[in-house]
Amino acid sequence: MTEPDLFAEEKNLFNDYLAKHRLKRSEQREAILDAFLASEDHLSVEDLLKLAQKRRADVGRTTVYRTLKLLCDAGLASEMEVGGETRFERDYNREHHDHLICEECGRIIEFQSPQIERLQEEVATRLGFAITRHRHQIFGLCRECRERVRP
Amino acid sequence: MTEPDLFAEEKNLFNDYLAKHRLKRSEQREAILDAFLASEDHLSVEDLLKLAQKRRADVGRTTVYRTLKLLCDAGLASEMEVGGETRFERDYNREHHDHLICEECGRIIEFQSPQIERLQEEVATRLGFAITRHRHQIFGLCRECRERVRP
DNA sequence: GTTCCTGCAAATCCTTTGCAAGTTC
DNA sequence: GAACTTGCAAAGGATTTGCAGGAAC
Repeated sequence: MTEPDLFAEEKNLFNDYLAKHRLKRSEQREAILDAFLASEDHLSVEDLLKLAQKRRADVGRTTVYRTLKLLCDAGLASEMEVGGETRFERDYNREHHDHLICEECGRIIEFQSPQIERLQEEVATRLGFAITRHRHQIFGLCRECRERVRP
Repeated sequence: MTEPDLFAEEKNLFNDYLAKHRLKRSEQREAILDAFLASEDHLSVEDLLKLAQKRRADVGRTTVYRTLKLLCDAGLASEMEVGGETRFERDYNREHHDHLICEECGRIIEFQSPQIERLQEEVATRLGFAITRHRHQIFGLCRECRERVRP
């Protein structure tokens, strides 16, 4: 279950973060980070809890919540909210993107559109608004679900 | 506190909705609808509860929740989620729009951009995705807050 | 009179916090 | 050994649900 150090960079970043804030390393934090990095998904706390527990059975939900907060702070994770619950995705060395969300299967597809980003800026400027972040989610049916429903 | 029938159309629509679903009219529902229609804001349940109670002191929170569900269903209201709580705005005879949200004062500004809408469609089409709805929220500082912070 | 509404209190869901025991440095 | 972590259980906020009494049709 231990990855060859594909994620050495991220792990170092986290250790640096801990050191800088006089926080301590722990087996639980390591298990959670490993599980998080190994997944390509947009994970809920519950998802990540289960994944981390495969690595170390005694990881608790509270620690997952707390560790995710650290990961976000350290720039390794970012959170998004979908259907009333928070999900987390990797955010280190990743470009900004937004999401298409399938209402049938729950799949989350990422997209990028520099043009939309630019138009957003224009809208904001016109209204005297200074953007700090945004959230753009498109809901609907993904290709697979469309074909399944109406083949 | 009773409006001249500025909102006769909406009220009729709601009464028709109730009739069609064999539901009953009530003073509470009327007070909630009146309060809702008279406001131009993006109201939280708590906001609307207070406004409705000015019209009829015995309106309860539960009834506000339940009535808002009916209003959404009837096409009179639409909901949006901001900072973990749901807010409601009027949705009858209103054009689609998205929101700029000031992180300083909480103000919500509406915007429309047919160009962004079109680009969204293009993105979705390219990925085989059929859009049913979307949510586009831009966070930052509104003009007033910018000037106040750094005049 | 039947069916629907109402408010309350209890329950639910996701998340945070207090705390005593265990770890890390 | 001082400072930080942990998991549990309790608390928190927003929303929903069960229910007995009250209103509408």
